[in-house]
Amino acid sequence: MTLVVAQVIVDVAAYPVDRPFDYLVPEEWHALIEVGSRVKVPFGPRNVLGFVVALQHDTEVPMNKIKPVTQVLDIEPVLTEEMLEMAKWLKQQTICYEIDALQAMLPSALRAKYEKIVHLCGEIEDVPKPLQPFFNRNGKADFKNFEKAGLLHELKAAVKDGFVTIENSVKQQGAVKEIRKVQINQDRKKLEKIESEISKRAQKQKQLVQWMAERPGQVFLPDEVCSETGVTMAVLQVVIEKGAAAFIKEEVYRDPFTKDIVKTDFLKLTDEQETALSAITGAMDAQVAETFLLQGITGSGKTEVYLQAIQHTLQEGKESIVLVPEISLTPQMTERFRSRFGELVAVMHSGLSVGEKYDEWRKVQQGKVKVVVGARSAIFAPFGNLGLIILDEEHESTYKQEDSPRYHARDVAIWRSEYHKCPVILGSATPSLESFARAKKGVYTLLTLKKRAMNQNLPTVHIVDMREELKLGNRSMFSIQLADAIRERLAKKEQTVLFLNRRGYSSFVLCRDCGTVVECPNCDISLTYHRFSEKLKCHYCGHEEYVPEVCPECASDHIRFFGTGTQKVEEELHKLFPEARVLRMDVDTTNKKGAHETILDAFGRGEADILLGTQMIAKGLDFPNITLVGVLSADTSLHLPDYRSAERTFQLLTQVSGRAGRHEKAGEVFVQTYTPEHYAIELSKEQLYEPFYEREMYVRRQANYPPYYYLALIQVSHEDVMMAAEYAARASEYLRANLSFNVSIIGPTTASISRLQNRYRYQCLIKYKVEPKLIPVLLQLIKLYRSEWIKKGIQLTIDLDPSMI
DNA sequence: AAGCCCGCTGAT
DNA sequence: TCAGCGGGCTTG
Repeated sequence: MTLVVAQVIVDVAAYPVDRPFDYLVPEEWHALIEVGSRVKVPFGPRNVLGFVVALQHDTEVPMNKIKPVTQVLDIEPVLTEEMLEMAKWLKQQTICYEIDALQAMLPSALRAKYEKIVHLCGEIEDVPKPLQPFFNRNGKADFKNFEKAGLLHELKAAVKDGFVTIENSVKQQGAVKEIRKVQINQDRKKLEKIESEISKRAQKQKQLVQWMAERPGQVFLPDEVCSETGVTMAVLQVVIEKGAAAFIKEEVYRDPFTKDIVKTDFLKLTDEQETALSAITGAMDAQVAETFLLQGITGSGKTEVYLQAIQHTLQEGKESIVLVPEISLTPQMTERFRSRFGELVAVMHSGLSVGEKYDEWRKVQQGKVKVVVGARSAIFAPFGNLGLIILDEEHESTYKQEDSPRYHARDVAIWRSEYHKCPVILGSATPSLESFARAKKGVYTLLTLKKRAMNQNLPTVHIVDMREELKLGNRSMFSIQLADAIRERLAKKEQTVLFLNRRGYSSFVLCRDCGTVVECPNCDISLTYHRFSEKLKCHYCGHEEYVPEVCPECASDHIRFFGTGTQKVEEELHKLFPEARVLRMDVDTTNKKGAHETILDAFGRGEADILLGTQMIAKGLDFPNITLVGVLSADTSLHLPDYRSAERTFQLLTQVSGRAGRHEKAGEVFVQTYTPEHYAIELSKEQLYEPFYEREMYVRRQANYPPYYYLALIQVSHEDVMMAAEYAARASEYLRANLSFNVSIIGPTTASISRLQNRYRYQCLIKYKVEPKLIPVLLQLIKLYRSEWIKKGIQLTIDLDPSMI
């Protein structure tokens, strides 16, 4: 008998167990188990899920210590060799647990749920009275119920006395969806025999079996059978019992698409597009891992280049991944891929249910699709023969995951491209400074599209100085110019998009007498006012409360909400243009699944004159009748305490302006601002990316920020301010002592959100150019202080290349 | 992470 | 003397 030993990474995220453990594979599983399989294994006193990362025929572990695998959960392994390698790289790159890296690559349906079940050993009468009502007929009870009832002591005693046992079990989520169908018996003679045995009184049954006899072996939905033959389910049931047919289960994919596919044809490329495409296909044919930065002004037809590049990979029999910032926000974009490649496309985004996500993932795994369009995590799509990876709107911050594993989709894309020897396209009208700098250095290949594809002119952008408006006595949110322009569109039956730049600036409640702003009791953040529910909400921890009637500090009743929410703008719009039909798109109106799509579709059909919204309308919106775009407050994202605020503002304004006049009709844009002279605003007027780049690079160089320097952020949190401050100082001290002298270490300082979920937060920022010691030193720091931190309740997180600081 | 063992404390 | 608890250790 051969010995088979599986090395397993267990589903426990903790430092001491962040390594493979050996398990024996019982003979019955020898044929089934593979590298990449999920397994159920005993781990200490528990049962946990694990991933097989290696199989071997020997082990260093003494035979009295090694335990067998309890179960193999998959017929096909869920992880590929590539994923296992990628996980090791991610672990090293982002300092995370290997298990976190592995889980990030799989749909959540494949993650385990754990439950504790209490089993009766003997008779229910043996168990102490108070525990008895919790057990069901099978002698089982849910551990949680005892916890809730405060009976843990009694339960523990019962375990000790041997009346009950506690089992830790791994529960899989209901993943594969099946439907019930009716399969008619293949044997015609049998059917005729059944028919002859049916009594004359059972007319319906006879009728049904006759119908079946004409269709031996065929499969129908139960409803189809009933409606075709005019019988009820009860009759069908009886006939099935007699053996004329059988219920079978068929695996189905949930269909997240509501619309039918309308096939579209390839568009003729411009010379610029043609040049870009041939560079990309050249890399594909030569099988080299080249990263292209495709910089094209808004409306220059980047998407068509993507589509034709994908067509090329399909012809070569290879697969493509397309990443978009947040796909549920851009149904138009996904529609373009689906309409070009039809059933070959899977879509993965956060708006899908757990089951739907799993189904899309399985289509990829089983090779049923060749193209994946999805948000950040789709970069892990389990393709085995990748030919192309595309990141659209490459500069977007949503490509960086904010919790462990803190990876950037761009880095994973480049890693996979090297693994598969295929090109990556980073596309944007306004590339991140990092990417553009790399393109200039020759690390990436720069491809530019300078002309709009349909030869339209760029929209005319007017910068409106709101200080002047104030001087003229206009205190409304709409400048005279913008209001006139809206009036004009209403008259011409053209559409307007109004954009409220609300980042870092939402409605809050303020007391006019003492100036108190109502804050979250758990976090140092002012609460956001939601008019619809009349509640104040903390969007960091989810705390909710009703709007106080009097000020909690001074008891004055002059307490009002402040700030410019979309609802307030909507009200003002109604006052100014009572006849205008307004659609509002913000957090409140898009809570429901598919709401984005519904609103955008309605606007596309011309059911409204004005679309009003926040950042979420900036992307992908492409309708021919939009000829006016208004940015109500360009500055709000400019004054955030973030070194990227100018870059973000420039990107946002360029992006939004690009929504106007994409088709035959010319577009016009009004940008309202209190700082018209700021370079981010001035240069966005004509989409002057390169001058902006030069200017912003100068600022970054002065302040030692990326792309000149890399950043690493260490955050320390504790319930007690002093503890948090003290340990942040200790961590900073350690880093200063151990990193090279040319690395600058800033801090400890309070984090930008100084208290979150009742924990005080301090941070330390590391700026470095080249520092090979960084990761080893950080690992050393963790290793040295880990146990002390755990004891004291300190939490420490490390974010290499943080997106927000 | 979480259960378990072992040693310490304190009341019997 | 032993229950009750907390820290440290182990998990294959």
